[in-house]
Formats: sequence, C-alpha cells, structure tokens
Amino acid sequence: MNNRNIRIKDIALKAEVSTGTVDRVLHNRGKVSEKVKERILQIIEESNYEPNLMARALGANKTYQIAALIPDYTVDSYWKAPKSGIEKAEKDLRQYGIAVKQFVFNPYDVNSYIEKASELTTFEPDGILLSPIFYRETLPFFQKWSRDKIPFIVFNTQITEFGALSYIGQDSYQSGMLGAKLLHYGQPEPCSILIAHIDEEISNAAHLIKKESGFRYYFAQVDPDNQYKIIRVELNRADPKAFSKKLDDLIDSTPDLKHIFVTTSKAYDIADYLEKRNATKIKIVGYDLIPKNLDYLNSGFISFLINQNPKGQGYFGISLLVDFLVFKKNIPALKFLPLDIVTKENLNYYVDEEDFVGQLAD
Amino acid sequence: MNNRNIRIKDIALKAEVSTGTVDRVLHNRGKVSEKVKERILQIIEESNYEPNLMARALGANKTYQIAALIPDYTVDSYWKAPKSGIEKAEKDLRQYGIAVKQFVFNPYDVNSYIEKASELTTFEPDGILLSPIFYRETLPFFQKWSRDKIPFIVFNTQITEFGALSYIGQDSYQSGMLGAKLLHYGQPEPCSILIAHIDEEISNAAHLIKKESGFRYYFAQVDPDNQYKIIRVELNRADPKAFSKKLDDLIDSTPDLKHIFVTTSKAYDIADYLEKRNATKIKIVGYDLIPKNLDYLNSGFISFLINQNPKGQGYFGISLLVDFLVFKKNIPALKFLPLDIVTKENLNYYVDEEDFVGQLAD
DNA sequence: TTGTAGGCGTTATCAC
DNA sequence: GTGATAACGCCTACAA
Repeated sequence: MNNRNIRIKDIALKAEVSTGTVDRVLHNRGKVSEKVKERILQIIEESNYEPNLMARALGANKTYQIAALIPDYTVDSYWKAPKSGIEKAEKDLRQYGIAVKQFVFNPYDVNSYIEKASELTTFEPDGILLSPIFYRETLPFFQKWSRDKIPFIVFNTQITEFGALSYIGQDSYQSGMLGAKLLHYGQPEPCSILIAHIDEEISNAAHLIKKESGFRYYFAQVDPDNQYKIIRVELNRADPKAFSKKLDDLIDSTPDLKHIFVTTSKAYDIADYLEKRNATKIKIVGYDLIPKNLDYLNSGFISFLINQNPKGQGYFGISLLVDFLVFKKNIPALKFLPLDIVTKENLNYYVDEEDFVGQLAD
Repeated sequence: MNNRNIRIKDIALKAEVSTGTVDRVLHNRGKVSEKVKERILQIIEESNYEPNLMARALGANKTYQIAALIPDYTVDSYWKAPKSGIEKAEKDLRQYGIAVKQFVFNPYDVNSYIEKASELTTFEPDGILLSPIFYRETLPFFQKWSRDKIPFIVFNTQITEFGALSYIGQDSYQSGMLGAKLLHYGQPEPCSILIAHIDEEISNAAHLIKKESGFRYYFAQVDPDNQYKIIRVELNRADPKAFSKKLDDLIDSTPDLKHIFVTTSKAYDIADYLEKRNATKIKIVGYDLIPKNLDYLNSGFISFLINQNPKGQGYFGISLLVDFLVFKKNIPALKFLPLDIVTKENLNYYVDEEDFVGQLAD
C-alpha cells in the first residue's frame, strides 16, 4: 500500500519542499510562490498522485452537517423510501464525519415547505439534499444558498437551472416511453388506452406532462396510423364519487379499453376501482413500489410498476454530498437511476433492498 | 465526530487498562486475563462501540492480495462485464489496501481452468473471487482453500456447499418464472411457446434446468389446463445446418408458435435466424446484455432481455472481499442481484453503467 | 512564504 | 499479561 502509492511526503521530497507546502498547493490555500507551485504541480501531474481518502477524512477530523429537506412520508408513503435511504447513508457514512438533520414538510402545504426550508437555512448546514417539489417557492432559497456557497443536491424533482450541484432522479419522458412499450407489448392488437393522472398538485405537473409526452411519442413511432386510441383523464380522489363517475363514463363509452397507464403512484386506486367493478380484463401499468400498489401487483390487478429506486435516490444523494464535502471528489451533475420494470416475479429484489451494490460502482 | 463516537481510548480509560489490551480483546488475540477481558467486553457492549474503519485500514497498513479466477471474455463476451466490474472495484478500493490479480481461463477448456486455479493457489492470495463453472474440478480447490483458511467468494455459478464465504449471482429458477411472465403478458391468448437451450456445456446445465423449471412452474400456475403448449429444444451452433434445420422443422410443425424463450445468452442467434426467415411475428425473450443481443433488442427482434448485473457481480464480489478482509465486517452468505427486465426503452440505464453507488448502500 | 509538530483512531512492536 | 509508543497519510495550527 505504501510501496506503490505515492504520498504527499514523496512529492515534498522530490520538490524539495515540506509537506505543508504541498498540501497548500493541493488545496489552493495560496501562500505559495508561483515558482514552487509550478514545480509541485508538475510533480503531482507526473506521478499521478491520488490522495488517500481515508487519511484525509481522518486527518481533517471535521464533522459536516448535512441538511435534508424532505416531504413527510406519513402524508404520502412514497417518501418513506428516500427517507430510509437517507438514514441508511447516514449510518454508513457517519464515520466519515457527517451528520444528517432532517427537515420534514407536508408535501401538500406550500407554507410548510417554506417554513422548513427557512429553518434549514438558519441551521447553516455544510450541504443540503432536498426534493424541491414546489418550483416557484424554491428559487429564492437556491439563490441564497448559492450566494452562501452552500452546496445543494436535488432529487426526485429536477430543478437544475439554479446552481444545484447535482440532480438525482427520474427521467420522466423516458419512463413514459417505457410505460407505452409495456402496454403495447401486452396488447399487440389495436385498442383504446387510457392515461390517468391522479391527484397531483399543479406543482408536480411537469413530471406528468413529460410522462404523457413520452408515452404518446412511443405510440406515434410504432403506430403512425393511430390505430390505438389514446385518451387521457385527470382524476382527483378528494371527491370519490366524481372519481368513480368519471371512470364509469369512460369505460362505458370505450368498450375496447384494454389498458390504463397511471402516471402517479396512485395506481392502486384504479386497481381498487376495477376490482370492485370486476373489470378484470383491463390491465394497469403504474409507478412506485408503495405497499398498496404492491398488494395489487401481487394479486395481478396491476401488471407492472415502473420504479426508480427512491431509496437509492436518498442514499445516493447523501453519498454524493459526502463525496463532495469530505472527499472533495468531482460528482456528476446528473444522475438518472435505472428505470426498473417491476412485476410480481422480480419484486423481491427491488423492495426493501438492503443494498445498493450496483451503485457502488461509479 | 470524536465527541459522539466512542474510541478504543475511551474504552481503555473506563476499563482502566491500556488501548493495547482493548485491542487484544477486540481482535481475540488472547493474552488477556479472563477478568479484564470480561470487563472490557462489558464496556464495549454497553457503549456500543463502532470501530472507525478508516483509522483501522490506515493503521493496519497491510495490502491484501485478492485473486480473481474468471473466464476469458474474448472466448465468451458475457465475461467482459464481470471483469470490468472487478477492475472498477479494484480501482475504487485500492486505497483500502488491496490488489487484485486476475487468473483468466478458457471457459470451454477444463484443463485451462484447472491450470489457472492451480496457479492461483500457488500465488497464495489473501482472498479469492471466482466463477466456478466446472463443478467437479472445483471441489478439490475449495477443500484446499478451506484448509488453508483462504476465504473465497463465488459468483455467477452457485456452489455453496463447500465453505464459500458468499455466493453472488442469479436466481435461475425465479428468472425462469419471470421470463414466463413476460411471454404470458405479451400473449394473452393461448399459443405455442418454445424454450430454447443453446450451446451450453453440460457443466452449466444446472442453470438452464432451473430456468426451465421456473418457466414451466409459472405456466402450471396460470394455465392449469395446459392451453399453452410449451415445447423445448436443445440447439448447438457448432453445426449451423443442423441448427437451422431443427428450427425449420419446429416452426413448420407449430404454426401457432408465437414466442421463444432462450435460456442462454445466445438469443441473438435465434433472432438472426428469425430475421432471415422473416418470421417477425415470433417474439423473443432472452438473457444478458451482450452486444449482439443489444443489436436485436434495439431493432425489435428481441423483446426483452433478463439481466442480472454481471458487472455488479464482479464489483460486488471484490467489494465483499474487502469488507471481510479489510474491515472485518460480516458479509451475507447469499446475494441475489435484482432480475432486471431490460428492453429498448430502459436499456441505457443498464448498459455500461458507470456506477454502483447503490452498492454503497448495504 | 515556508517548515514543523501534533493529532485523527487504530494497529503493531516492543519492552516490562 | 500488560502498557507504552511509533507508525499509517493527511490536515491544521503555529512558529519561523
């Protein structure tokens, strides 16, 4: 380990300076004459020096405060997974000198979001991980954090135009295409297909629009003659009667409806409806491995769920922040996690995955 | 970091001994009186001490030699991925004090396997990662390594009964069920289905049998009346004429053949055949993201490929060995990687994945 | 602008 | 059996 690996000391020796000086140029702390700096840089280059990250973290002996701004999972169970990923990362990486503080807001309440984001800002963390589900309200915070040079990473919702270090999450358009592929594959003969948007705030609509666009694009490619009829509906569960009524009307007026593509994590509501209506011929493709969806996946009412490793998003987010803060690594600006196709037969491997090994490789 | 985290020094202080003594009981190096040992163990328990892995690796200052026994990817391109995973892991983990030496054998030549395994054994590594594709010839080595207390981890081919530290790889039976599900979903109306075993040595047959069993089990469940006709064929590409002839006969005698399930990574050969025969109505589900398969996946002749992250298998294998050797962690005896369903629309995320961060999470 | 000394938590090698 | 003490590679004072 020491034989082959070049250390700061070795560089110092070659450059005929002290380790302190090498350290200074390594970290751009200034206070080094141009001449010496050049020489050292040269040697570093030639010897392709790689710092020992462990020694680095050990020596620095600093604990970085990371703040996570996330929705309350008791309000929407989707958010349980990211939270658990964050906590796992904290556990795994604590020894590298980090601590994570969670700021939890109500995903259906903008004010709660603003309040928690303010709290977080007051806390003055060394790094921030957040899911900025409210676009407009987020921007001022991004500006402030940028000014204060606090690095922030965004996950789940893509807002990259204002200085985020990195975005981790989904590629909605592509996932729409994938959903379309699944339906199309399951239904080689033309039929009617319903795209259902359920129960989403306008703030999230960008996702859904992208999904729908991807979906339609796929069919435009494979079915230029429009033999498949694609219809769409927006549903809201706040009014259950209207919810059922709308679906009743749709189904009654569309006898050849064979498939429903649900763009949100609420596929279980459609499944529930179809089960009650005993419309077992209609197949569902939806999103997200939340418990209610899993029930219907197992019972066969939902055919596939598209999943984008929400736990991994949380884990990866913290992990990248650690790479950046602790190890001073360069980190990718964009990280789309795989679009996993999940069905009853491979569900085990995706749910409650205790590991992310795949991720390790980076 | 130091405030909250208890160190060996703290334990020593409480127990009124020196750090050396604590270290001895921590590592069972003996030479500690029962009485003191009890006391220290007690304190460790109470304070739920967690060793600082970085300091550990730094202090130990040992470089572990890991040997990897893997098939030559120029003979079968499937093996390129594990190799690249191993190399990535080596790169990522080198700083933890490991070096990986590869022993590459010809997967179609038992003698080559034995020869390389012997070489490896002579090398006396601190840990071994291997894909034991020849069962019988492997056992003597397992015995020797066990006697010599050299830990070994097995991937891709499951031979766990002789002391392997861990198995990383595929769940063949389950993947057969998954393949069946995909075909069944794509073909709601009963038809004939062909299971094709292509070009495999007997040594690997266990995999294929398991896949076929899982496949048949699925249909036994969903189609108890046997409306779907499941036929099987074993093909060998060594004789191209016989290969085509067999398929010709099958297809001619089975007009309602709609789907072919290829249990090996050679789906592209079937795709090639079907393309030439212009039998575009027959759909293929196969295994493994090797370049030739990807071509046909993109052109639509192959509908789905089932993938079990071969790069991740290599990466994870080394990674687990490092956990065991360097960090003295407990590692799971069995690790099935997810059964990924890959199609044209989500292919990007699985091929040449530069990252495993997920792995990090464990 | 530069060098030195001490410390991070652990391991390993000595004496005692 | 036990306890100092010097590494490991890097970082951070502080001194020069």
